[in-house]
Amino acid sequence: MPTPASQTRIQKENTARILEAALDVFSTLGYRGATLDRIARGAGLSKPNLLYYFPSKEAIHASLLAGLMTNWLDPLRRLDSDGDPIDEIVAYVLRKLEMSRLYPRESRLFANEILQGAPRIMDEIEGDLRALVEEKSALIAQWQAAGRLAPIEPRHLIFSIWATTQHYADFDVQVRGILRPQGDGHFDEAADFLTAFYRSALTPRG
Amino acid sequence: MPTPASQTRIQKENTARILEAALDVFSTLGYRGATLDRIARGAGLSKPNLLYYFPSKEAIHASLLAGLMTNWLDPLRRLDSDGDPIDEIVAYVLRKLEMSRLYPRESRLFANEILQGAPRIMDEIEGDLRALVEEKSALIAQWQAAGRLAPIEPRHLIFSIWATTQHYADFDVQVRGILRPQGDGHFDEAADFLTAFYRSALTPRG
DNA sequence: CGTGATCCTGACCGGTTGGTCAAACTATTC
DNA sequence: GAATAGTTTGACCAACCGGTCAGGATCACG
Repeated sequence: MPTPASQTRIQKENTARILEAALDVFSTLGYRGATLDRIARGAGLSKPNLLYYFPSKEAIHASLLAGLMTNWLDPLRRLDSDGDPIDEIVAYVLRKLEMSRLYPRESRLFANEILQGAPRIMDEIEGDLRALVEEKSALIAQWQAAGRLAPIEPRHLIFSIWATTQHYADFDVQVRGILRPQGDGHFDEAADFLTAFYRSALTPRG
Repeated sequence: MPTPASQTRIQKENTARILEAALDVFSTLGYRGATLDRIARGAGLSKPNLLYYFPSKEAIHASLLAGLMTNWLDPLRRLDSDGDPIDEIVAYVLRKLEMSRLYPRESRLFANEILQGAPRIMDEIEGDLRALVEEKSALIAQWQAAGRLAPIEPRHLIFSIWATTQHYADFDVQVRGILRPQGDGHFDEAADFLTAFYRSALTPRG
């Protein structure tokens, strides 16, 4: 892969199509379940042609994960110390839920990776992610010390937000199977539920 | 596989060792990532010998999933209409968390299966599981109608309980990576957090 | 002890997988 | 319209996969 600056038109098109197809395949079959043939077919290319743009299966996977981490942390990064604590956290929850609705494949790719021990992203988890969680946990603790938020362990609160929102992407099949015969309306339901739920849990008691 | 009654000593030992090793491998590598060689090595058997006890890879996997579903639903099944609503739900949360602590591999096996579209357990999901959720949701709605529980969509409440508790098994690596350098103490922390969290969210406001 | 049932193994097989390569084809540039 | 750089392909390969099989080792029991 040449540097972005020197990419030709065809290179831009084809790498994009490959990554798109690879996201489909990796997110539903997992790393080992995915095959180059399937990705190539999905991208409308031959297998050798695919390997002209990426040196290996591993490289495609790594490229997807690298592009993922930045966007994934963004909703938490936007938690604003100047806003109302409960509104801020509820807004964060809804941003995260929206990510599950719009980018379920990315969520599943991430889940697959963590499930298998996060061999390829452990560094990011123990680096950027950990630092961001530490920073925002301190902010939440600050809000709690001021009595503006129920005193609940901040890091586990963040875990619960990840869990509840990503659940609608990662366990989509199960959710649909149980909520059947509804359509996609369950994301709106989930938004209402999570708003009420977190608002109720976080509001301090007199 | 003979029926349990006619199983010899060696059959009992070896099928148990195979299922134990298979659980390890399937839960961390997924169905396609798992290989018979790895399972056989983990069980201390040769590959042909493994296939003497199970007719195929598929059969081992199916056997694991079949044994799983029964236990998996048990904590919810024990939700008691006679108890105090909030105590009952919190107790359910803690039972589920305990499952994540004691049986993380089973949780990951299940998660892997759902992530990949639940091709082999869709029937159970749309059958037993769906029926049980429907039954318990009705109970929760009843409690809410009596004003003993905050009015929060029951089925999504159940989803949130699954999500938050299973998170500590399925995303264990991530949780540890962020909470480092703690040991296993995070399960006790999680129990405290979830108790306070659900108690706060579910208690009706005056 | 013997004998039949159970258990185990090395060698093997067809299919699939990630990846290579030389050669042919196409786009861009002067 | 060459010459060059960039793109695509069919044929191929070694490694690995799930699974088979004939025969040998071991066990349980009369």
